[in-house]
Amino acid sequence: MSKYDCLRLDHQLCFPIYACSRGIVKKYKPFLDELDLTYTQYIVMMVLWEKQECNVKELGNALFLDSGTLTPLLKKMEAKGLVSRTRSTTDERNVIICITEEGMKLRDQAVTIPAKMGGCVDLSKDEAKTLYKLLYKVLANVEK
Amino acid sequence: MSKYDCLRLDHQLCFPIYACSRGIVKKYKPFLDELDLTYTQYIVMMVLWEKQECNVKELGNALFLDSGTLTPLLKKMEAKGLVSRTRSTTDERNVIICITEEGMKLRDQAVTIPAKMGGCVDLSKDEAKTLYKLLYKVLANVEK
DNA sequence: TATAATTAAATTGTACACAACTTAATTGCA
DNA sequence: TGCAATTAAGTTGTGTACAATTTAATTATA
Repeated sequence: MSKYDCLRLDHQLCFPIYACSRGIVKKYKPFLDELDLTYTQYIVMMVLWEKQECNVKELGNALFLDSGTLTPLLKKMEAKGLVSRTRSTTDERNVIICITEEGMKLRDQAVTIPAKMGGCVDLSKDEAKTLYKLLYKVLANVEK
Repeated sequence: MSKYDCLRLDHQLCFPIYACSRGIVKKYKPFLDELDLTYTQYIVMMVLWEKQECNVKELGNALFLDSGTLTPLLKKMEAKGLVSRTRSTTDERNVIICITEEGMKLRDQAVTIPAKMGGCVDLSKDEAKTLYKLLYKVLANVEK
């Protein structure tokens, strides 16, 4: 029992979150490689598969990412033919990201990924639900 | 209810882990800025405050990081006077990272950080313990 | 005991993240 | 209405991450 115990790695909550995050993203890699997507590109696609279009700001709000990350990412995705980027005519500050047909097609390939990943993470339904709730609680506290 | 529901962002476990990780690291920033440490440098220091010295491989095992990340990081920390880097004489493949007196001194400043961060994350003792256990369970599954 | 296999770091190249700043468009208010 | 404040993207610079490869040292074995 030392006054430095609070600085032990195994007394942190942040460290396993950080390590899990990287570990899980690494597990996604082989599955996402088949779609030629990175993890960040994949979560952008998730938003667009649902909404078909939204501006950079909305995308950033959904993913907790800013334009410094999204702008270069979206340019790459545009180059790959997954999305289009168009200035809004009603408010020229906004850039509207629109999923292409090509991008929409990827959805059918992606649909098998969550089950494969579920196998990697390997928690019971109850454990997954508990973890989910706690993470969103932390996220709410941290993002406010 | 669509067959694409599994691709919704709010049906993922990975996304809140990823978002939490980035959100928490961002919360650390003002505290770590006072010590002139990044988050990754901070967790390296955590290992060294405990062990005083270890090689790059051991550090990587503890933090789930490889030499591609650690080598440049450790060179920066050496330049700041926090650690020394020495080839082992018994096995010249190993580089031994040793915390300096300067680095050891930082521990007294760092000791207040965990409590401050606890306030940000703001979970009950039970919630924190549950979250901790589930994260290490996921981590074990993901890293094997 | 030479050499093949393994191991530990380092290097190279790519892809985020994000702070801080810039630019251009829109809003709000004196 | 005109200008200050705000807002949305984009840009710049720094710092991780990590895959893939290279280099050098050690170990194992034919």
